[in-house]
Amino acid sequence: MSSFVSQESESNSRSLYCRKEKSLGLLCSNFLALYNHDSVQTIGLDDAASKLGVERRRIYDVVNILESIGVVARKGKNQYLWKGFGEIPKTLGKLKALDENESAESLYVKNEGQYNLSESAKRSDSKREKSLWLITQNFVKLFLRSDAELITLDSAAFALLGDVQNSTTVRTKVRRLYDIANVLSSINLIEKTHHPESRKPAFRWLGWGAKLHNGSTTALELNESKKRMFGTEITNHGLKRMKTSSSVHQKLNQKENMAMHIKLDSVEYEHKMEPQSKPCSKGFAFGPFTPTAISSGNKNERPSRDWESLASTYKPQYLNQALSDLFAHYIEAWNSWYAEVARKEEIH
DNA sequence: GTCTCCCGCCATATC
DNA sequence: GATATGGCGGGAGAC
Repeated sequence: MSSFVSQESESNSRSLYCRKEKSLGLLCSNFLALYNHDSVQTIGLDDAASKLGVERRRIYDVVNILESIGVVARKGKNQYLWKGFGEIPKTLGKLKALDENESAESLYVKNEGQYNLSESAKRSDSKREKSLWLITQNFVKLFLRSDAELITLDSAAFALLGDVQNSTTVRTKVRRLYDIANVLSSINLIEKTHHPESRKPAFRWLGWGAKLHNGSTTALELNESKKRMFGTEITNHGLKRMKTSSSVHQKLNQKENMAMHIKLDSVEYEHKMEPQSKPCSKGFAFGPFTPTAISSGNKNERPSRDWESLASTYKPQYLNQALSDLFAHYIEAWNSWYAEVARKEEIH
């Protein structure tokens, strides 16, 4: 015990904080890996926070965004219902229908401008207008309504803000859009790319059930199958940005990185198995946090079987029981999926 | 430099 | 009054 503490403090002064390990998109992936099961009905926020090793505040961000597309629904204090990915097409359909039937940008804008609401109602209304939930829905509506293939976050911010456009407000809105885009990217509803002319970062709508540009599928298929189960890294709890991480933490990340590579490799494998509907996109990234080692095409192909042996010989020894359980789950899912692929290979 | 977006403060809502 | 929720923007890592 004492050696662990000293090891940690010693390492704290050596290793570096890694921002990517704490991203909202990654947290979302882990959240989904944890709860995307038939057996899951309710989600406790405290449970999620402790199992994923993050603060409650971050869980609110993820859950609010997922709620806006129907994946979860608020049940009560601290409790959410798991609705599943099957809800996404329904929600998108509703959003589209709402859009077609009501040209208004948002009911809330209409309320503020035209109706005499109580001050309290106005405050509540204004707050809701700025909520991640509504911003996400409006962001999605931009894609559903627009013919534009690519949307930059700047343009989205301007579109969502309407007349109110001072630099601070735009900056704040863009910050929120980054958060939302990362979560939506992590479930492959959109993908990050660059505008061909301006080279500015932009997002492309992938939709639900569509093929990705690298030939793999969107999260619908990935999540409905066990392939999706391979989680990525667990974000760190209570680790200040300026603080360095512990050696234990470093080791943990190495191990979790492996799990992430297994997951990504499984996507790549699927890519080989299926005929491509579209040519590979050079700029494709598997979510916003693709490791550079992951190829966008067929280069650097790693035999998937290597991962099997790695996974089977690998003995994660997390100090955190929840992480240990989560990793064990990944391994189990991997084995199950690999057996499935092996069967397919035999048939061929 | 600029872009990206984590982090946690603190206002507000709810219990 | 306590606790839950989540908007917000500072500021630091990534590029």
